Amino acid sequence: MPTKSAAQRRAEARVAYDAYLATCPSRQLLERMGDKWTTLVVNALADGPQRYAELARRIAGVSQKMLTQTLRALERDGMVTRMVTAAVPVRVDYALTPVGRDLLPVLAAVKAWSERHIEAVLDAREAYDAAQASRAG
Amino acid sequence: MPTKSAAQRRAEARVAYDAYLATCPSRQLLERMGDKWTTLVVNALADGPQRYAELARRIAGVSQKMLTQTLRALERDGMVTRMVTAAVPVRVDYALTPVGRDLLPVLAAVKAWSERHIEAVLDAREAYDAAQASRAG
DNA sequence: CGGCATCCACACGGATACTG
DNA sequence: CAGTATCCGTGTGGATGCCG
Repeated sequence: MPTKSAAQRRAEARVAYDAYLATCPSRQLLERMGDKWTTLVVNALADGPQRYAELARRIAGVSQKMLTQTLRALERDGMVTRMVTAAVPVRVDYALTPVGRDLLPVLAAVKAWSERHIEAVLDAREAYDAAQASRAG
Repeated sequence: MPTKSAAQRRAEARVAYDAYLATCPSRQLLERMGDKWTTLVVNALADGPQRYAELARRIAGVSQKMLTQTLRALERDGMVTRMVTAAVPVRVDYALTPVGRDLLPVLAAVKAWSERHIEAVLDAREAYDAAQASRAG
């Protein structure tokens, strides 16, 4: 077998690309921002430190599982601090680190884009769907 | 039944929040950027119009299904144009629209953050994992 | 109060085969 | 070349119940 199959070549390319993506800094942040709750949590914490229950209330749709999971991930990456106050009942406060706070301008950029183009996007979407419908009809 | 159950209240809150998220412009963009391939495709198209096969090659890890799906979504939102040239074989070129091109500064912001903080993130991650390990051991 | 463990449904996304 | 159609494994994430 002197030559590799197309499938083999593709598989190898994918592995190499995965490795590239795994080490790409931008990718790592994108991966975090990608999940549903990260940006919501960071935004909620922008106003200052907050307790677990406060966050749960402000991000009304989140389940405890996802909120905890998101906070843990952010903590692990050094974007959020977790401060436990021993008491009965326990009190846990979360806050952005300087690194985490630096994420706010990025979110601001996203927000700016959205507000500038949302109307065009909505129009485009409508036009696209209309074209699809007429093709189907 | 004068009062609602906790589960009911939570469910209603979730519905309301979902509705809020559905109409929030930032959220809509975040949703797009969230999926694995959107940003890669936009980045690839930053250099100018490109054919389907070129994109598939540059974004080596992507499957046709995902590439097509991503391009369709971007096209629907008016961020990418799709130009078919009737020939044998067919030729299809994709390009960023002005709206899509406006996404590049946002990606640049992400990139800037990543390059500035990746080291701190990696360190934090290592420290966090070490702490976890010592707790388990 | 602030979790963790478990179960489970569903959507995401990869592999493969086929088409205009 | 540029897709579409299908099958199917896996991860994501919600619901629930228990615990320090």
